[in-house]
Amino acid sequence: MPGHESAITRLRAAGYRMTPQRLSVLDIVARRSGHIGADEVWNLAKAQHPYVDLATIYRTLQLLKRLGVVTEVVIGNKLHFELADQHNRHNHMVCSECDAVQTLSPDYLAEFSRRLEPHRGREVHRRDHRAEAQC
Amino acid sequence: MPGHESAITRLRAAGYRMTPQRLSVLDIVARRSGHIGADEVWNLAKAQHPYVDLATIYRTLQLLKRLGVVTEVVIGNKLHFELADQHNRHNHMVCSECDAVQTLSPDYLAEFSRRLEPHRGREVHRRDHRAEAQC
DNA sequence: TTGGTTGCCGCAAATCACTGCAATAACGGC
DNA sequence: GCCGTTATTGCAGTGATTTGCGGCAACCAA
Repeated sequence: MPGHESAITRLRAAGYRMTPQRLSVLDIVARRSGHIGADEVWNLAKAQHPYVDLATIYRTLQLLKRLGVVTEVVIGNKLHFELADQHNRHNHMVCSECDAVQTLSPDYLAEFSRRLEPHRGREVHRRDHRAEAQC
Repeated sequence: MPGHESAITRLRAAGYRMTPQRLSVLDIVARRSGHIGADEVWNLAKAQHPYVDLATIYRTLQLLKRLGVVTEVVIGNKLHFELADQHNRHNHMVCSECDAVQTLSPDYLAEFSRRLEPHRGREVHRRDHRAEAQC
């Protein structure tokens, strides 16, 4: 429930309209403590608003991502989303076989990284550091 | 052309069979100095071998990725691949609007990272550090 | 409150990546 | 060089996500 107001304000400030569909998606993602898949958001949204289209869910999630309200997490070949929380930043570790997800605190990640140096190329077969920016 | 032999050796050593389709894909990716999309690999492969299926291209690229022969690069919502070159490691910067790609040397990335600290949340709106491992 | 503008939604279709299955062909053994 | 085993291919889907478009409705101004 908390966090809605600021997100709604941000949307309107950016010139976007507030619609029941968007409120639903925002509410669903905010209530969920962890990440949630687009399909699951859709199912929950339909309970509140029977004729929501899946495309609307995707568009809304992308919009919320652009506005920095939610964060996108790639799990296997599916997109998941969670409320962007500046006070509780973390990373995810995803199993490349079964897509199991583990949440990592930033501290843990640093420690993890140090410990894995000797094992490079063994269990850990990929580490990525990506930076994205607008031209 | 270089790099083929070692890759072929690696494939056979791992118990995989060498087929004309796989040779084509390997050859195409190796000849290309930068990254190349799956669809483009397919078009070039068809020129050499008219009845290659796109599914084969995808499977071969995934296989080569698993074996560490090629590297996967996500550009926009498409996958690109390039020859994995241990001697020339680099990262990519992708424009989130137009998908333009810029290659970054590791040194440049470190420098870039330092310089951008003050601008967090401005032009740069996402930085990711991912670690993937098997359970 | 009402009317006009324009952004948003639902629908349908496209795109990209992946998978199951039966037919085919690569490769080691003879 | 031929044969049998079995990995690999082509084909025909399926799943996830995105996009084009026409109608609808949120919102601002009066």
